[in-house]
Amino acid sequence: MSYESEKLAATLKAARENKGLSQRALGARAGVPQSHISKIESGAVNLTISSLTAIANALDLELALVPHKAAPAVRTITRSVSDAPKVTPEVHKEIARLAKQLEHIQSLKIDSPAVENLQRQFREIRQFGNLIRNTDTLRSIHEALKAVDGAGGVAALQEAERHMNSLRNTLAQGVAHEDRARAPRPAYRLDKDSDE
Amino acid sequence: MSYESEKLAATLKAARENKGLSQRALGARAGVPQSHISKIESGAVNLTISSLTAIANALDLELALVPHKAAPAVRTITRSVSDAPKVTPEVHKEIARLAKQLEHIQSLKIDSPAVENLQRQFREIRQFGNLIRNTDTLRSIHEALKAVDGAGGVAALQEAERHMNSLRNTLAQGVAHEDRARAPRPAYRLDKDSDE
DNA sequence: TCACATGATACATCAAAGCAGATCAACAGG
DNA sequence: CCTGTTGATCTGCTTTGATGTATCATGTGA
Repeated sequence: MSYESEKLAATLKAARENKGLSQRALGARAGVPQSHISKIESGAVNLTISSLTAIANALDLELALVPHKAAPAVRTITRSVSDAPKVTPEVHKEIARLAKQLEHIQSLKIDSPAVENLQRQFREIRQFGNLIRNTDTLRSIHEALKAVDGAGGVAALQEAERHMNSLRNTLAQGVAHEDRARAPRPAYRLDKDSDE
Repeated sequence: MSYESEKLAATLKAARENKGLSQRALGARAGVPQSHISKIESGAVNLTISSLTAIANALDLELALVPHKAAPAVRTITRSVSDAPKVTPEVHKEIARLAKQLEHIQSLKIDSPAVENLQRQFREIRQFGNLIRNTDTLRSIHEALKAVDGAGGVAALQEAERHMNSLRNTLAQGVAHEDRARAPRPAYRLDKDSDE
């Protein structure tokens, strides 16, 4: 509707896609029907803050009221945090395949903590999926997961876990690198005319 | 209702009182009935974004969705901007008297640009009312305004304007001082563990 | 004492948000 | 070709936000 809420809708949609979540997945997390999320993202509704915070939280976002004077600085910070390169379509596709495979594995009701671990690591990998450059590692993980389904059993499960863990660590290291490269070079000033 | 919205209500109320606005005054600015603002501040409703942005704008606040990761830094900035000393009750009272007197003068329909100027300057003074330490200057302005009502006429109007302008400049200088004292000494970092 | 502004509340009305469930076309994969 | 997932859209229904108006107790100033 208004300019503000259009920007809000765009922000939410971007954040969702950035996390590789479908509207249904987000809806499940936030406790909101998919149809509603669709309407929200198309700017067809004025949400209530309860809806907004629910969805925002599911997207690792936080609602804030910032003084007009501080708004530029806040924008700068937010941008610098979220200005990561986008997930490439290829990577996105591979991750989707992994998700499906994982879902399948979970449906097997294998009684092993490894299954949970896989899920958790997968979520973390997804978080930083934008750091992944080529899909080889993802493919090898996929192979490992398929082995679980076949003759592998629990042993293959742990093998897959190792693959996952390796990738996760690599990514985490990448993030740490980024932080080190960015943090010490300052900084954000309060001057009213620093931005916009 | 929820914790989040309670904090929101508190924020809005604090911001309003900080600006020395009554619920009715704020309502007029934001185009929202006083009764509704009361309900909002007591946390009895789940506002919609449109209401929230309307009120927030009237309070010089801006709605922002910040990544969880950046939230601490944002909080720090917001705090440092709005952590001005509170308006003392005495000053608040004097400002209220001035507001009333000004309203009265405006009702006289005197055809002079000085009236508008007074209004504008008064708004500015109110903005930085928290910088005012004693009420003497305010009282003298009040005297000048009463003179307008009495035998003074337009001449007294300009006299009042001079008083206003003087105070306004003093306050502006104070703000400039604050800026100079605060800005060059940096700064806000992005480290995740900088705060909270 | 009287007048006035404050914030809280009550009430009726209207519009719209929210939920639930279903359907649909488009697209990708097996 | 069949299947599953995606996002958009529709329907029905309930809840509730928002407005308008009015009242009330309280505190404060004239």
